[in-house]
Amino acid sequence: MARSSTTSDVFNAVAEGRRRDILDTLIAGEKAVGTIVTDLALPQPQVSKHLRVLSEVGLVSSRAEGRRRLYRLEPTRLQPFQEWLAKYEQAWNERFDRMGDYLKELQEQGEQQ
Amino acid sequence: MARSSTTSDVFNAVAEGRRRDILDTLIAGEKAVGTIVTDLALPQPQVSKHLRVLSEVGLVSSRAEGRRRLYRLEPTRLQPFQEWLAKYEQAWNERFDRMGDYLKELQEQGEQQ
DNA sequence: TTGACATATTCCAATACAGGAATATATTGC
DNA sequence: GCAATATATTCCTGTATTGGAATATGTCAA
Repeated sequence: MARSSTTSDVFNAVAEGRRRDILDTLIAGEKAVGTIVTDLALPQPQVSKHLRVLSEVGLVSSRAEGRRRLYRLEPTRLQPFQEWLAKYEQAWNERFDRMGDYLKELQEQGEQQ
Repeated sequence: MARSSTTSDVFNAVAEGRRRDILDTLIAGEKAVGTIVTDLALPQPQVSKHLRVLSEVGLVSSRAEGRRRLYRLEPTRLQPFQEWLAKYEQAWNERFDRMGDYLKELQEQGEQQ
């Protein structure tokens, strides 16, 4: 069995570098597919396929404007990431706290001598 | 061509649910492989293989203690995530700002009537 | 309607991955 | 050295996924 479907998982959707590139370029604002294609210098079908995956996990939304299709970032869907990372910030901070304690110990030892 | 190697990319390493489970269980602190195996009820070889991937991207480190091997979280390696997400917080906030502006507009219109 | 433009989908091939089972590599105690 | 414990690696299989090329769908303009 391989990795679980990319369609249902925000983490998998973002794991692909090209998809992150697409999301990154959408930070600037709504863009048509063709604009993304030229900005990132990728083949159009690839961009459409990546947009499909991103769309299925809700990281982007689209609206039609004539024959163009404008895609927009949906940053609220990054919340699973935020939440997941938040759990680690604590461990991260404790790490620095311990380092601080250690430095303080060293300092106190130095003062005693 | 398939997905780019999971070994070299923190995003790919974390895309796998089981690996996130392992990281999660290591928040509590250093653990031996066997402890992870019983805690998560996973086959030992799978745990070892996932730990290898996590180790190769630096998300965990290990030290030998007798015949056991203790794995520890390296939360600083989550920095690429933090940084990547930070770019989107701006877009996120602007979104809420616009929503705030819109609500304010509605409110002002209501006051005029 | 026909042609041009914009985007999406389908088909194909190559590859990488997760999971399972079996096995290999320490390390300890007798 | 030998058994037992702890962990890592290898081999295998099924499957998901990406990229490429070709094609389909949709939309506008003349």
